[in-house]
Amino acid sequence: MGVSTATISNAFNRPDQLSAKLRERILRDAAKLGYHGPNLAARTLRRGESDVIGVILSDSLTYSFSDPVANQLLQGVSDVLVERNKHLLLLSSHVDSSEQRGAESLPDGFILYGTIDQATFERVKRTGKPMVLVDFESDEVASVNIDNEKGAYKIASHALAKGTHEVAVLGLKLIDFDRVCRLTQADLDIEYKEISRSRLKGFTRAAEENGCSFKPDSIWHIPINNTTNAEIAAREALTKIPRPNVLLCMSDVIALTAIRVARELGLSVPKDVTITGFDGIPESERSNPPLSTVCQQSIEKGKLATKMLLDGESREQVVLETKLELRGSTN
Amino acid sequence: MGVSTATISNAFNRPDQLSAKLRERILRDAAKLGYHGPNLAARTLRRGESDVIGVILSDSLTYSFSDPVANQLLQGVSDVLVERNKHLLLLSSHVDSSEQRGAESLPDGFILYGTIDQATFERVKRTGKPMVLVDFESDEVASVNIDNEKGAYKIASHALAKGTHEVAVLGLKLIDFDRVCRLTQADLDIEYKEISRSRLKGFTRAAEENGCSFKPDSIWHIPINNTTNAEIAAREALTKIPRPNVLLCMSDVIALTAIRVARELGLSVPKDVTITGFDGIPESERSNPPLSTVCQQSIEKGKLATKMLLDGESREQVVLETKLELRGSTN
DNA sequence: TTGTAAGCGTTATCAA
DNA sequence: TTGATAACGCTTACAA
Repeated sequence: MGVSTATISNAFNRPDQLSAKLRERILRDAAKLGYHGPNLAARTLRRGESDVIGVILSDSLTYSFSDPVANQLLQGVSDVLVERNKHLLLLSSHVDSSEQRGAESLPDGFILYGTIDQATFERVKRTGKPMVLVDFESDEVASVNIDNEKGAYKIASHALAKGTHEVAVLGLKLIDFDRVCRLTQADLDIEYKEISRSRLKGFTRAAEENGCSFKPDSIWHIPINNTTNAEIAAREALTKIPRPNVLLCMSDVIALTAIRVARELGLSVPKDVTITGFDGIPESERSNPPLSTVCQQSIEKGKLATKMLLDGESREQVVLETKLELRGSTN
Repeated sequence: MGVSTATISNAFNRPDQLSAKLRERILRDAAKLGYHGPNLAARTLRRGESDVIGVILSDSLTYSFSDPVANQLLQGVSDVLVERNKHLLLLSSHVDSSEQRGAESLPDGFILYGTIDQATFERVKRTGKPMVLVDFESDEVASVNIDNEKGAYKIASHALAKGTHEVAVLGLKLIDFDRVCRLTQADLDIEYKEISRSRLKGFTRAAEENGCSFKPDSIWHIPINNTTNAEIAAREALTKIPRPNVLLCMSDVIALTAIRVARELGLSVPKDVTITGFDGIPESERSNPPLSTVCQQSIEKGKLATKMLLDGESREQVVLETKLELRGSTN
């Protein structure tokens, strides 16, 4: 009552600009009037800063919430955001772009996770706001990645170290097709920009070095990283003749499903078939037998990407080390 | 070029207000100029509507992303939001309230999930915006809940149906204490407003009806629904003398951990010990043995709450049916 | 069919 | 230490 809007603004944002007594009175009166402090929309409009960070997921939101790897990333992201008093707006590149545009104007910066389609990527880039890519790369844009080829090579080398092997690969997003299927040589000749292709390279190199290379028809394409799809592929692979005794999987979800299917088929892991994963999700430690896998520290990835974004290191391209976690599903 | 701001606004929002030709020209020129469509902050300020829905989680964001039940709820929520072209702002009631205030001014409505602290609840209520509670109730506010007492009663009745039993309960958030511990009678005399108390009532009633009631020192309190805490409690319970042959768990995460601990201790499930869960998370189907549990359809809960919010049914208090899923961990 | 102008709630600047 | 004022970018009556 009887103070200007400017003074009220100062009461909320710059305590040093007015007497403690007046500030207190204003805050008390505001509470009484049911005023909840500055309106974010107006404040953003005026300041050009919203304190909101947008995370753009390459998959649909609904799917992402069901994916343990995405969840770990988001854990890391939100950890840092909360610490820095920023808010989290979740977006998906799957959404109709005209609707998305509006939402993309709000955040102060973006984290883009996964293989983002060109249109979305360009659109976000044109906002001119800082951004950090995760599991995705582009010149001149900051990013956090792992060395997928190397990680895949390491675990495959371990699995194929001794003896002769019949190898099958349960691959994730290897081609642009929405059903589970095996590959052909033609599929592999088409370039496809997914990290899974790097993982395949690592598997292939390890196999060649160990004298047990595999043909395209021993490689399964799984379009979505969920149990349903993994189960179809695992069942096909494990009933194939000759039956593979090494199953190289491109995700832990796939590998855990494969372990279960193997048990259902009466196969012993790792005696009859060795199974490897990729990701290092929490569940991989707890399966029976526990899963040998490549840990990619998704939580750390989320934290690091968020820190890079907030600290304005918008040029660095970080490649994180993976860690081999050898457990009961191999050997 | 040579058109007014109003016409541009119409080009984006009301195609029928101008000629198709002009509209097209405007859109094309806008793209060329790097204009990305209406700014959300400004639009919100003017329209009083942001198309953003806030989900306020009772636990920290970081924890919520690791919790399968919360993830299922968020799946349901985002499913409907995407369908209706709304955006998702994730908030936590754990955050410093002065920071939260600003963010809470943006959304058009709220979904509050879990046992929200009084201060946050009152603050959100005072915004006057529509809200729907999930797993939480309050007079005059729309909510979606399940009948926890009944669900717990049903599964406990099944587990305790035949024979005599030594029962232990692995409970979730039964008292206000941040470590795993057993309860005392005094603990139970203090009122505590968590849904877990209803589940305990259901367990107790079923036990009494089957002549195998249990004492407070057979009830474990687990403060956070994660594997680490569950493992501590499960180990204590399964090594207690006399050893329980029925373990009633208040979440699937706890029960799945208990199954694993039982195996590590050389106990056979369900022969040596019967174990029941609560929630119906996807993993419960895939454990070995599969878990008998109470399905609460979290995805549906999320969908329903979101629809109620968006359709303005801000009065209804819905109680959803739970479904008993009897699998290999009992009988 | 198109343009003009007011106002949404803030905050930064400047003057009192 | 406080107050007046303009501007942030948009939408919507209303006027042309």
